[in-house]
Amino acid sequence: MISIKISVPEKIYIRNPEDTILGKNIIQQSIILIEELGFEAFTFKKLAGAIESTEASIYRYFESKHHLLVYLVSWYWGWIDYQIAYRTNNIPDNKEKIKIALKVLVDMGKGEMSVDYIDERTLHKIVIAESSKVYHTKSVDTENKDGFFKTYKNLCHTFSKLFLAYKPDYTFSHALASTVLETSQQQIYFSQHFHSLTDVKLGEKPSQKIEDFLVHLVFGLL
Amino acid sequence: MISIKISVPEKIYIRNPEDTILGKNIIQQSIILIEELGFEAFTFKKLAGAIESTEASIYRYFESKHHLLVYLVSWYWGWIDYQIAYRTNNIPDNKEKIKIALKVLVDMGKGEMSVDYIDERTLHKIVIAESSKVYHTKSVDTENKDGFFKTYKNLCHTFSKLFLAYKPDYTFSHALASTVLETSQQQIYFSQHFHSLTDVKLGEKPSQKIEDFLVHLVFGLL
DNA sequence: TGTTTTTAATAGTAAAACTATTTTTTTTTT
DNA sequence: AAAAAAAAAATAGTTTTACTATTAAAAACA
Repeated sequence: MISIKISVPEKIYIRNPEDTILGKNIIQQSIILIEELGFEAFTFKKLAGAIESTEASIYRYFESKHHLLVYLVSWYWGWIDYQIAYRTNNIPDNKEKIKIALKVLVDMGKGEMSVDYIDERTLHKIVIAESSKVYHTKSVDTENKDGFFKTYKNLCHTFSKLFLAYKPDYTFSHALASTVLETSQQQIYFSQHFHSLTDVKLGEKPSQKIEDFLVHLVFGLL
Repeated sequence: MISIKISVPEKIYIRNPEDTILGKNIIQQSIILIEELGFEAFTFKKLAGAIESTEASIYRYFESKHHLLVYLVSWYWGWIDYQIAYRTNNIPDNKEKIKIALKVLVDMGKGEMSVDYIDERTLHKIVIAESSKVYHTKSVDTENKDGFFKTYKNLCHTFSKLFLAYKPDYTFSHALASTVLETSQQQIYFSQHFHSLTDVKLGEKPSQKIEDFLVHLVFGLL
């Protein structure tokens, strides 16, 4: 059995949750609870109740629930980046590589689970619904300096490189990469809540339509 | 002197802040305070202090600070929609119309103020930094039914129509419209906080580069 | 002018966010 | 294996935020 370890920037946590059973419980249950309650209604007290521990114990791992969310989302982007590297490996065609990468973004909600105590499907839902809160704070710049958004920026760089490999002289590779990342989440969210803001027709499979739009977006511009 | 009134969906507020001096004070000062403190640190208590009133009085206008943010952002989208209608009026060329609309999105942070008690420039900053929080909640669907996001959806529809006027058989007009709206905000935010996620070079004017990217995005796809 | 209605302030409560301190458990040393 | 040291987790708080029931003041109306 192989065990994949996604590394998350150190300053995000006080104590690495991967190192202890309690830590892993915190991660596992927080994913379930945040998805269930939404980030605003989620509290360390409720989480403590769910894992039969205490609020104060959770605070020894994460400074605040915001830091915990940053951890989860960072882990997710690291995971996506790894998935793209894995699935595009040995594919010679650059266009095909990009298509695979886009598919990973949209389809993560369906994949089989791979890391024992992390439910990637539920985590995907959290990312769709809550991830923008990770960097929309007054402390962005400090947190950015501390490397809080490193895995997201890495993933953006991965896309940027894929675009440049396909079309070396493209001038907007970074802007397109970040746009693709954000648009993929956003269109999934919109298809679930604001039907009129997407072009997913009744009866159509949203994920397929969104993938089509992303392909159209990327290859229409490159 | 002309007075423009942007109408905001009724269910957002308990009492229309436009109707009283206290209400207008709430709006005016909340814009300043939210921009200054960020939405998380902003409280009705602090706002009450700033306008020399009380928390309870503010609660007679808005059910929660979330509702107040929804009000501000809704007003902003209504205002942008009006600005686009105004500035594209009598322009015969459809391509030119779209370009004007995109310019409005990016340049709102610079315009002169027009509504006495609302500072549009500061409000623009709030929209860039906080607007995604408006619909990323567990209550999206209920609030959507109550019309909370009407002005945003209207604006999206405005763009969609502009795209279809330019290219009647385009299949992704709604998805492109929502993508353009979100991307414009997102790229402004990224240019301010995550330089590496955009292609704004050192010394370049961010707003011009972002406008260029949006034009490239729209006309590369249409 | 007196009555009704609206508006705002007082004075709270409940829950969330966070922390100092103690207790328990684990690890290390002898 | 027992004692000492270190680390982890629980107890029991405090402070702040979000929100509300009730009262007082002001405005509108008959």
